[in-house]
Amino acid sequence: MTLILDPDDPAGWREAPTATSGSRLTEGLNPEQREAVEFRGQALLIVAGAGSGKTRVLTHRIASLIESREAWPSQILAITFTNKAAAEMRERVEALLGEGASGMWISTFHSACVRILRREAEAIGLSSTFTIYDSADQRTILKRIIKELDADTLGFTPANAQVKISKLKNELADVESYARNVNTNDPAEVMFLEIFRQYTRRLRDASALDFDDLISETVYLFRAFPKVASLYQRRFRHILVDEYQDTNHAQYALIRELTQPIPADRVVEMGEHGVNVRALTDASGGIPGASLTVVGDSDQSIYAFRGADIRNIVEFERDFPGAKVVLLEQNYRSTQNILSAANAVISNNFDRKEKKLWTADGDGDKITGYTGYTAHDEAQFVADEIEALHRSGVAYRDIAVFYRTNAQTRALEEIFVRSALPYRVVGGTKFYERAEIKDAMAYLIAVANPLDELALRRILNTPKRGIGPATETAIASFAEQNALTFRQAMRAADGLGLGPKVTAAITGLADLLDEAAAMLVPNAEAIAAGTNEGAAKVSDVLVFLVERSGLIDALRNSRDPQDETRAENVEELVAQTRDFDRENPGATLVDFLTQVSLVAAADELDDASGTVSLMTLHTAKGLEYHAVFLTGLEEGLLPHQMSASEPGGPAEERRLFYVGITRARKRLYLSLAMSRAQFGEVAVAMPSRYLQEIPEGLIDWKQSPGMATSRGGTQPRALNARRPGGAWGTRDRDLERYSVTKSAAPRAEWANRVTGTVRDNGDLTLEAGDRIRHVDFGEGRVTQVTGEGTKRIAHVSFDTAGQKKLLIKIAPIEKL
DNA sequence: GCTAGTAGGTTTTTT
DNA sequence: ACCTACTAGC
Repeated sequence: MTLILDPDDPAGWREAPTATSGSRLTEGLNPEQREAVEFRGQALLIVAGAGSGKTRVLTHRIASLIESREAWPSQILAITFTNKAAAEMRERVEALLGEGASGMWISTFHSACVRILRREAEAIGLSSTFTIYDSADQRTILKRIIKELDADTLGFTPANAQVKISKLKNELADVESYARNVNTNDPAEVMFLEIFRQYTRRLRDASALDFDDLISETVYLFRAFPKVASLYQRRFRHILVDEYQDTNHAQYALIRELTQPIPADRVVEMGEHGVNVRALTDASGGIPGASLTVVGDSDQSIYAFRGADIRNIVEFERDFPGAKVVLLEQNYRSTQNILSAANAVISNNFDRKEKKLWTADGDGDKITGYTGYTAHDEAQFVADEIEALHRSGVAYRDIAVFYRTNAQTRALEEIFVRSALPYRVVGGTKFYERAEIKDAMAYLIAVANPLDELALRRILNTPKRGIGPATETAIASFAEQNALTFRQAMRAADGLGLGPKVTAAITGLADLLDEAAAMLVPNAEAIAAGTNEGAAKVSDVLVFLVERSGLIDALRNSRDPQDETRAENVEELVAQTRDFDRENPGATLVDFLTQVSLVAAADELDDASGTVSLMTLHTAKGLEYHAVFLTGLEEGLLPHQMSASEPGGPAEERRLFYVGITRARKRLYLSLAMSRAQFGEVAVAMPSRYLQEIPEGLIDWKQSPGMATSRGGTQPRALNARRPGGAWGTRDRDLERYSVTKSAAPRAEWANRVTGTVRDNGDLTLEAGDRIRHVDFGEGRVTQVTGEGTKRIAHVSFDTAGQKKLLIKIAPIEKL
């Protein structure tokens, strides 16, 4: 067990606190913001509407605590949602204080927990070099377990087992507590218990933790070892948590543990062990709990699927008696038109505290709306508008395009490439998910954590060494029979009775890994001093591994043309480790692996890049742009089909829309398509129900849903017209109840009401050879007809407009 | 043990 | 439409 040596212990501070007023730090703040910066007490909840300057408040609050000498930097723990937000917050605090801001912990929940767990690993029987398993790793393991247990017969899949395990861990349930509550008469529950048990055992045997473990194991650590907890309780006197509405139960419990007071008897004991406690004790001799500041907005809670519990913020005042609540409603980001749209949309969620964003900066431009015929048409609109914005002086990096699902990037990317628009997909980065990168990483992991059987099995026959599944199983059972680890069994491959070639391949790999591990040992003085001096750099070890293992040569010499790209990717990974070594002198291999494991999508954002950013609505949280495009605003996409069956689903989808709207500073564009391809099939899409919640006067439709379909069809379908029993013609049984009751009475005075009719060509039949006329594309000849029923598509070669695919049922066409 | 071809599933969001 | 994972044949 390690004691934390705190170089910045306040007891060593001798000068009297200077009475510099905080005026510099509260200057230019509104009264509520100022109150949030200046409040001193155990608990503070800042209810911060979108764009209300909460980061400013948080950074000024931290700076004010430090400047007034109420706290040392090392006594601050600030939790943010992404590493990028953490880096930004650190920068801003440093800008306020100059030097003297170092020693603060500003990080994500996961990074902070890894830091604690690596330090205290021994206490809970874990190697300090434990591996962090991502969801692909989890699935690989669950797949093996389910296969071995034949659990698929009871409906278990790696995916659903993973979701279930994650949910349990977020609720701080472990195998034992689950076992106590299991219904032994239900074979599925009994089977799941076994899956959960084996999964837990395998991770433990490999000295690995999954994402959820990082939080829950830290909580267990603190609960099982109160003395360890007290070290952190003593250290962190001021804890600040951003995006509190998206914390789950485990994260809540972690915060509770960290803010517990330390009883007097333990303080005495800590003092005897050399921990400096004098300056911190209260009248009773104990150390009071740390002060807690949380910032959140329940209207922006969008991570319920990941266990985020909105109650954490709603019930904050109950959980922390005497808590002060500050409400920030003035918005400094967006125009009033954008805010009015956001307010109107979110007010349709019941069961929320009324909150209205406002700005003193004026109405601004209207929101621009557009309805495309297809996703490509929509994408073309986005591309054209971006070009127009760019011509008017808006930089590409100030423009973002949001969507609900990652699959929607395809059409956007195709058009952007064609339009030569510089763009970047944020979070779509599958770099570390590529097989060849995972292979190379597995070599590094196997070196850092020899217990990691998953990594070893991955590289066992990569590149091909003639070690097949049979041999792999032989090594595994040899290990089990002799109580060896997989790695030890590999070293002892001579005793397996395998062929000489295979045996040499196995021991050769084991030797290679041992040699790489030896490169990473620091020199003797460095070990004594706790530094990493003398250890090989990460990039050197990686180069050694990919060259000596033959991985890179196998790719370079392959006949498969794709392997050339794969080799380049591995070289790119090497380049990344070089960057890492340069930027983090003295950092270890484990540091590199941790950093790679914990990158968030938004971390990839490069503010200096001259590109348009494409990302999901989830990734967009916390960001802001001059111009924002919200695309795919269709039923089934937003709200997403899958959300309909979940309680609270449509309300959360509305919050997602709200988050998207409030990212825009000056210009907001809302777009959708009338038809969208899914699984290669084209389907008719309906406008999102949320669109009609925006008041009429706020949107300027360049092409409204009505216009896009009002080309002489026969079936009326105004944007907000109701057909009996169906809102917008969608599955009303899936709608939220209140939404259905609301829509029972059509509101003719409503907004963006667009009179018009849906184009419906009825049972118009076309076949190859037919001549047709299209409203936009003119005359052409049908070359081919594909699809069935309402999804029949005519492939048309137009005389002037070229090749097009048209949905026969709704396309504005007529047969000649 | 390796490779090529096919069948089947897939798209909700992520630390 | 695409990607993965299994199977048949070498």
